[in-house]
Amino acid sequence: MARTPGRDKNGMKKGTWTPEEDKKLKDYVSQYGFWNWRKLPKYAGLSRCGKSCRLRWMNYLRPDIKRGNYTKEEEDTIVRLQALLGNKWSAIASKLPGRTDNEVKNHWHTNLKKRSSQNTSSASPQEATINHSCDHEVGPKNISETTPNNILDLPINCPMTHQIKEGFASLHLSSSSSETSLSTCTEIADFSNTECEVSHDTYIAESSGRFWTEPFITDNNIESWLLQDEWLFSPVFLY
DNA sequence: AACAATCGCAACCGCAGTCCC
DNA sequence: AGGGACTGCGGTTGCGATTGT
Repeated sequence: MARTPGRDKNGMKKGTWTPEEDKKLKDYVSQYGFWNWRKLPKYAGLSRCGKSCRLRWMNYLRPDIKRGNYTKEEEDTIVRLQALLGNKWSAIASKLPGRTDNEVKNHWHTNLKKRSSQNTSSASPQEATINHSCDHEVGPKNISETTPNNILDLPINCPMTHQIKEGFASLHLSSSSSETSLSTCTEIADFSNTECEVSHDTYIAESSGRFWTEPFITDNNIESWLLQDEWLFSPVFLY
């Protein structure tokens, strides 16, 4: 389970954290917050690198971490989002309050991956297509090649259509920082004909990398809808 | 009971993105 | 503009615990 303690080339301690170290880190962060992970260990009296401190805090010491068994709902959410997003563990974890990306990733590899692959093998051709497309690519490189055409054909007057399109555009943008991709994406996700009016600036802002790290979409109804089976297996995904 | 194989998960590593000077 | 510092992410590893033989 744990790693044997050791020292790296800078003399920083490695391996399993002791209860004393945990207490030091927890006490320090509780009192001062994490203003600079690199400098924090020095002030907290820890002989650890900042990266190790950050990881320990994020994955273990944070007060809002939920530990213990996963519920059926949580597991279903992971499976669905993994099929939808690929191995974007932090994005998936952000949809599971109290769960960390590391924990989600571990749970996937140890439990859900097998289940998912079994489902894939017994799934309908359409479902298999979805899983297959996600197994081999973390994120599409070119939206024009991989964006499901049908998603752009969502009903214009659907209140969610615009934000769903934005979500897709953002997803693709976040996997590429080139201006070419931005222009391509903006071009494809052209909402000028929609009834849901939004300024270009708003669109650009929403298209930043924040999409997957901040609450999915501000409207909770949309988020819950996206997490429903109907969304994953609706016609817009069956391409 | 003893050993081997497998599992579960904390922690590490390297890379990419962002920020700041 | 570009280069260094810092942060965050995803893949991988190491090792104790558990299960099987």
